[in-house]
Amino acid sequence: MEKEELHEEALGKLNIKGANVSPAVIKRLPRYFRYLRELIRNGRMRISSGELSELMHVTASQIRQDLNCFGGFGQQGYGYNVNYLYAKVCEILGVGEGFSAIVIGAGNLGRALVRNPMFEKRGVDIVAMFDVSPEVIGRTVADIPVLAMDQLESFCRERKVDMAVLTCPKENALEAAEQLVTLGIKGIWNFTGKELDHLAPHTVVENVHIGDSLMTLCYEMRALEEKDDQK
Amino acid sequence: MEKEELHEEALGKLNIKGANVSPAVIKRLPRYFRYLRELIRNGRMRISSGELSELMHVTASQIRQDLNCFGGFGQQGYGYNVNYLYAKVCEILGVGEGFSAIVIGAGNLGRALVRNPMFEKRGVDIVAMFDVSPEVIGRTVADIPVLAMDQLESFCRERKVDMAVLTCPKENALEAAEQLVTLGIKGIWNFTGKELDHLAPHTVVENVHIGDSLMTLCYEMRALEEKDDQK
DNA sequence: TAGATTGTTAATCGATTAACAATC
DNA sequence: TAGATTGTTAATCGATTAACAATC
Repeated sequence: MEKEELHEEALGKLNIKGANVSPAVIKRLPRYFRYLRELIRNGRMRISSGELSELMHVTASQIRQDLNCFGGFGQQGYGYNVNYLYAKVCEILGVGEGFSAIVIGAGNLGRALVRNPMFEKRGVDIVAMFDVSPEVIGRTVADIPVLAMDQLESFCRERKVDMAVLTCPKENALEAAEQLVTLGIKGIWNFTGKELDHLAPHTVVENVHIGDSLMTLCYEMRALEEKDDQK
Repeated sequence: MEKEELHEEALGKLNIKGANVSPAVIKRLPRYFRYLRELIRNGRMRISSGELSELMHVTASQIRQDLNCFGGFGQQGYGYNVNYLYAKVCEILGVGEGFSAIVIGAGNLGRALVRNPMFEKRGVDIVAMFDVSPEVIGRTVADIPVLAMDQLESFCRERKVDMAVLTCPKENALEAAEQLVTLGIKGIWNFTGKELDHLAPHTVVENVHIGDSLMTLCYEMRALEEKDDQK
């Protein structure tokens, strides 16, 4: 089939290697992932940048520009094949790379994260949790065993662990992170608030400051109030 | 004191009203809040934009530019008074406005959020949780009572509730949000993944897609891998 | 006063949008 | 073929950085 050929060809184009993709584009990719997943769930087979732009409230130009950073996934006069585009976006984002993860800290946040379907949906496999508290060590959370921090080293040496989700107290974050880097972990999802960037050249750190989002909301609420008061 | 006078004067300048503050600046404000809080904890009294820029890994120019959106909080030749600047940033961000909040959904996420010191630190007071499950209704989480969704309306009519934290299943998000808007809630912190923006002109929505951050990390991990493989 | 550092304007850089030729 | 829609270049817009005069 003609279509298949086009897709076969485009497959080679996937251009992340030297890719000079701007941070702004990268930040938008997960959003494409979500919308495309939804379109598939609704049985949608094809979509144009114009239609998708209405759905996502962005310009069609931006969508075409963004996707073209990674290769020509569409077809003139036709638009985009939803399944194919979704597959491509998954590929770009590393869904299905089979990343494995451990969670450091089995407190409220750690336990809530482990129970969240988010990891499964994105192909990240949580294999263990670690904590120092005897109260939780030996228990399981959503079928994930909670091990002692002492066991971290031997565990990581025996199994391939790609990622660590850091939810321990801020005070212990640096020590834990340094150990993780030594053990060859490639990515740290950092919820501790401790600055860990530039820790090591071969470890990526993604910081989550959930409170920042709460503050942005408070700011907007204030701004709205003030706007309303004025009138 | 001379210093006090300056500050008194500057107080009037706080310029959020008509303020045309760009989204980029607003997104950075919580970060200033965090660093200033830390500086105060360390007993720091004054700081220059140059020093702060080293600490935060941004340019001094950006710091001065950002802060000047809201007024002149510094002093030539001296820098910024840490306590005063912190107070100003708090004021801008609505910390200490005394916002009250309810949490819709007492699942894993809702319970983890309620137990997080984040709300207290930012002056947001959680007054109740709501759920439909008889298993949790009547219980308390971190001293916050879990009420039935049936009670939402009467509760909001009796008490001032400014904000709702939406952690219920995606399917119930729209209905809940519409009810909240009707009850006069001014801000929705939306964890459901359901699009709720443009719901109402007098309600602000802040969306949290925690999974997007996970995907960004996966992307960066892949990108790093590929870079390393190349060499 | 001299030195330091802000507030602010101007220059640069990057990201978004518009436009259109290429092509399915 | 004609219509539709992409890929891509050029124009616009916004955000960041540099520079410096104002001033503490």
